[in-house]
Amino acid sequence: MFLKHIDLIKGLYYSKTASLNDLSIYTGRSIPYVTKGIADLMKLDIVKEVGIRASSGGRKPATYSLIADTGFIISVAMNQFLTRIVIVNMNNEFVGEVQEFELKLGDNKDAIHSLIACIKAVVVNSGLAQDKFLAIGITMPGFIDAFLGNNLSFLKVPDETLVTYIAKHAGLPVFIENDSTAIALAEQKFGLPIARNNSMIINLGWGVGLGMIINKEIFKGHSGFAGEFSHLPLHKNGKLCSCGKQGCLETEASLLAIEAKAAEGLKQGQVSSLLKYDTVSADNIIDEALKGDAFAIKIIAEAAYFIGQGLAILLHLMNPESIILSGKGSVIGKLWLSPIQQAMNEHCIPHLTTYTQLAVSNLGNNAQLLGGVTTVIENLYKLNPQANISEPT
Amino acid sequence: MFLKHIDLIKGLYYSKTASLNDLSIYTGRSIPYVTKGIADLMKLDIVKEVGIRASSGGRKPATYSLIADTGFIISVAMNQFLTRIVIVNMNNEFVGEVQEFELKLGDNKDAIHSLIACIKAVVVNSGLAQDKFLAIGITMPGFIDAFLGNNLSFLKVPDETLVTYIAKHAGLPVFIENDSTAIALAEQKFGLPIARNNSMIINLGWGVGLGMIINKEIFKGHSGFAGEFSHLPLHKNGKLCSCGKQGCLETEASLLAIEAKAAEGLKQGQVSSLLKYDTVSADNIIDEALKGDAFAIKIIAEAAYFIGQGLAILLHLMNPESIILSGKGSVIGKLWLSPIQQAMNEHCIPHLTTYTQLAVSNLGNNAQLLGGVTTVIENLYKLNPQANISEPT
DNA sequence: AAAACTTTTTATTTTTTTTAAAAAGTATGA
DNA sequence: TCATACTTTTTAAAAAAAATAAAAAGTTTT
Repeated sequence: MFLKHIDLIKGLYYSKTASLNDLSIYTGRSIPYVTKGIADLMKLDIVKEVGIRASSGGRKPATYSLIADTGFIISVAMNQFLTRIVIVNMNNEFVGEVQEFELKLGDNKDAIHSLIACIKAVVVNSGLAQDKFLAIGITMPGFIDAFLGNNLSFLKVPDETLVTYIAKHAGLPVFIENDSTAIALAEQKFGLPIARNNSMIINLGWGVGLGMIINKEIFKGHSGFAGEFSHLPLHKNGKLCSCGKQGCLETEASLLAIEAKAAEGLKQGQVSSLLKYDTVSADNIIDEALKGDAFAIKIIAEAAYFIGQGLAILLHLMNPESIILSGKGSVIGKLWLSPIQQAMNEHCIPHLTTYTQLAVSNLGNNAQLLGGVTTVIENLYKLNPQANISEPT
Repeated sequence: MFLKHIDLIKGLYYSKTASLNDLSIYTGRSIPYVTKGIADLMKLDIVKEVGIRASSGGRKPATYSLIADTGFIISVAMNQFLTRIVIVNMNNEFVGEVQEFELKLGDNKDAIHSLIACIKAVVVNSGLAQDKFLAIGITMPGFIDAFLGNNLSFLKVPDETLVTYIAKHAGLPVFIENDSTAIALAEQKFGLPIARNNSMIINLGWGVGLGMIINKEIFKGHSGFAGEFSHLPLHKNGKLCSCGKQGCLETEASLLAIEAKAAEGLKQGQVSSLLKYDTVSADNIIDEALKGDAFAIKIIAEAAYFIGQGLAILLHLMNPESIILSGKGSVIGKLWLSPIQQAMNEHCIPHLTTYTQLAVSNLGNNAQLLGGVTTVIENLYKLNPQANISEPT
């Protein structure tokens, strides 16, 4: 019964506050239908009226919101080295601080148990009753089968799916999604308006991920592998990539490639404030670049130029409304922006670039966490089979 | 009233013969709704019952078809040098022969009037009454604004759109579409089943066109320029392309590039049956390659390899169900197939190629003509504003 | 050859949308 | 300033479409 009229709940969640008319447009259903649905949800104390909104002429509409503490979602954003967890309420507000846990994904047999322990700790420390939590949304790198709930690259468990395993131990429903896909979802729902319809979302991180929004929907391809931007065969540098091929974009443009280039440059006697570190990490390079170190800026710009070259190809094929730079690397967005734009201009048919906007995300480092929440919201209809739902087609 | 229940007419047109159940699935509407609609159309003598179909167990369904001579569509397929026109009935059968007219598109002020004269001649020679024709579907190269009905590259007319101009002179409604997009439409509706949902349709011709089918729909991008496969910046050969950039795929892989390479090779003393021609045309090369000439086969294979390299990129990004080789060049499909497959295997992450089928179209040289018909069928709802229609969303 | 199972068609009920009307505002101008 | 014209939102009544149930017409199994 909590899950009656999922589409209305989704609409309210993403817009925070909406009128009956807004919801009718969002859901594509008639005003009377929406009116009845909201009345039901108000009786159930899931939705409340929050006041009257200004109008451009005409009767002022009543507006509605979800009641914040009806339910909570746990979002778990993992990368190769760090796992971040936060609790989010029904108004999409973080409840308490984002908790960070060092957790190595690769080559770590204990990763799955560490992860479960982290989640349990967050639940217990929150002081909230277990039945107040709706579900857990986990976002992480790797080839992910979101439908079955498995990650083909990391956190393998025997005899059952990753999702059922974690759900069993945490006592809550679990949904997983690829990190780049999750970031694209977050950008679509909470990011810039130009990211809503046809947008390419770049996840600048240890690799270069891509999430595609085509005709207002995430596009994953026929078998779920679309958006392999990182492994576009663009270079003839002979460098071996983790995928087994040579010359992938990743070998020149990822944070890993940047680390390698920095080490090489310093060995060859480059003057740089990076010399003060024993071993140079990507975070060091980012820090020093932000402080203005010329060498750090130069190698970041180089990588950005290669990303721009890849984006030129994307532009020719997809003609998107926008390209959004998001993910971990978006914090240095301004450093990437101009070399990327430069490369795009050089390698594109002129009028293509004029129709596509290149922008840095406004979600900062929270995109992946918001993507985990979005993953749960999008799967809400799976939580209660008796719910009054129209499954997505 | 002829145009009542457009969606049912479309379903019958594309499937030729269908049961009520088939149509219910095709239109996404309920059986009672479809039942009533078909009854209406039968009263109007647009649809007839054509018999009972076998069943795998259970009552045998009645099947229905459009009545072939209720209406006719004129399909006009243009390329740079040749215009082909055919009349098609409501059972998607060609009425009479395909008529060919030499008509240069580029640098020809008189092209528009020649085109209108050709269309008029076909109408008159058919002996059919003018009011039996539904519309004209014109497919041609260039940047086409199908919504406004203009071609930004060819056949410009002052003060009005191309579509209204031709419609005025021919006395029939006109719809235009880009040739590669039209071919993609034809492959989706009449081609191999694997081309229906997520497919990349390559138009091998004077350029290398691409039509994308994503989630069962033609995808044209945010401003209609998606699918610029021909101008992917993949080569560092310094060759200037018609688009103004250097190193586009087209400079190595189009029929024009093949012509140039053949001339160059012959000048350098290559032994080949091509030597018997004064000037070597693409058609000559295709002919001799089909007859087994080693040199002709070699330069075609070279171009094919470059196309395969481009397709590898497409595969990484789109992960389609299939790639279909169509258009003029598909008649030598088998010659392209293996070098293209080879290049794809070399440049793709292994498991990507295993999920995508590469195939040659089964529509031969008719794809573009069928695409013109499809363009009309898809725009049928625009013909009669009073019709009982639900416009596509 | 009857029973069990499928698939299609018809009839009935329920749901949802469409249309129309009413309510609640804003802007305008005599 | 206050009636008039115009908007937008909300409520009510009518019409359309879908979902459900039942019947009809077959096929397959035992």
